[in-house]
Amino acid sequence: MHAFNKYPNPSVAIDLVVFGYREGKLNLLLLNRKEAPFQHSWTLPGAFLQMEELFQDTCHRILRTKLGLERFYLEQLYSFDALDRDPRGRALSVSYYALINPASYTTTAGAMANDVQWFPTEDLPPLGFDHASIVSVALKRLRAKILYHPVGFELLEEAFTLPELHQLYEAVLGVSIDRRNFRRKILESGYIIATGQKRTGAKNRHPDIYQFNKAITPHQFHLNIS
Amino acid sequence: MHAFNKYPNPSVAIDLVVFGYREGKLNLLLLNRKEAPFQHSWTLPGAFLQMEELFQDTCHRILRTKLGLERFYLEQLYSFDALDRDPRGRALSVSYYALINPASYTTTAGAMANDVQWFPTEDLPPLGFDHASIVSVALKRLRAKILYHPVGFELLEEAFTLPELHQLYEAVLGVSIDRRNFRRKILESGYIIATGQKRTGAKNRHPDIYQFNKAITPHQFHLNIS
DNA sequence: ACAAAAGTGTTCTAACTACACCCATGA
DNA sequence: TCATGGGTGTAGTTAGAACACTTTTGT
Repeated sequence: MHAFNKYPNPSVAIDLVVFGYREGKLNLLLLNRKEAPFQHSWTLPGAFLQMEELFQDTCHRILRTKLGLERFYLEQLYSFDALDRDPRGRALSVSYYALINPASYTTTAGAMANDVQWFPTEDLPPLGFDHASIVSVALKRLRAKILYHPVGFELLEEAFTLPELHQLYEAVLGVSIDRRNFRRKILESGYIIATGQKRTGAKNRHPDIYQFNKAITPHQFHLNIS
Repeated sequence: MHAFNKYPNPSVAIDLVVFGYREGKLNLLLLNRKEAPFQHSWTLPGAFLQMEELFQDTCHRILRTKLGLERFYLEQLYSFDALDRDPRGRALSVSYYALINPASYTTTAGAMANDVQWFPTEDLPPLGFDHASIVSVALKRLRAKILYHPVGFELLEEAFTLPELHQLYEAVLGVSIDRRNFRRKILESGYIIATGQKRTGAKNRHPDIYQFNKAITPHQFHLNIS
């Protein structure tokens, strides 16, 4: 038995589709590349997998460097293998997607580097590499996932109102959802609990504030969209 | 811009979870290793990704070599990255799962090599590497997938009866499903069409023979299991 | 005629859909 | 008091769950 790493192997990039919810829209975090290839183009933040690094370690390294972010929802998306996806040579991409709340870090230390920027998903610039297709897979996955698993909360602050969650779902799915049916469905799932407080400040009725119910045993719920 | 493949990179294995339906049970194709590591242990069939090879090419290479199989349903499963998953050194695994009909090839040329064997999924031997966890992910994926997409047909012959399909679903999902509701649901989906012929030979009523409806536009159907 | 498995229909129940009014707040 | 958006309930419809008898075939 001998080590086999002397044989040439493809490089392995980890690329991150970072979703954030801002101003009522689903946004994507993009990086403006300083070096070739695709210099001055927008791309997904990414890095090469180091020899003794786990995928998730690389993800954390990327987001810590670019955003000072330590905690976020992270899930493996897909692995891409086109031969020409990187002009420098054969490079696979193991892509992940992350859900973060932009508001929770912009004020903290290690804030966003000036080469990264949020873009609404419906108005993205041309992307370098094969990143447009990675984004396309990620959007499809997120839209499928949010119907069955409580991931929407990851995009909001810890305390949120039902109208906020409702608007988030409409923005992510790109459809309108009946307020009353949405409310009933979400509340019946047990995934959120009322805090008894209300969000004040608006000049109209103050909505109730809810929190994600961390104590709940994971289960699927069905949010059927007609 | 320069090639970066001079830096050391992890090896990339492609591992295949090959499902086949035999004797009323969901089976898995396993390979008995001739060399270390895990000599004489059962493992998933796999190979190292070559420098200019697509994932799917590697999958086809593996199944052509081991089974003489050319056509099969194939879908990427997940990528595994544990540092110690291969004792020879850092090796990622990009795993795929395949659905095949065992009956369609055993009689053909290039038949099954003598180091591969079918095992019922509920009675698997200990597996080398981290392959037990790959299998676990694959089973979960198949069970989720079969409820919404017409992949069950990939495991059967081109012509099949509804009782056969019914039994397949019960075997894959490990639950019993009401015959009448199952039949109605499948027929309403439009995914199968009656050929007008009947499967003869049994000493009881001869069931109708159906085929997968290739002309149908892809859509999801819901097979709800209580 | 009998045993064995295939084919078929209906009732009950639960879930989803559609929809309109009242309430709280700040200006 | 008015404008704005938040909170609530119900009737109608659809889909799923549960369930039993008749039909075909070979022996």
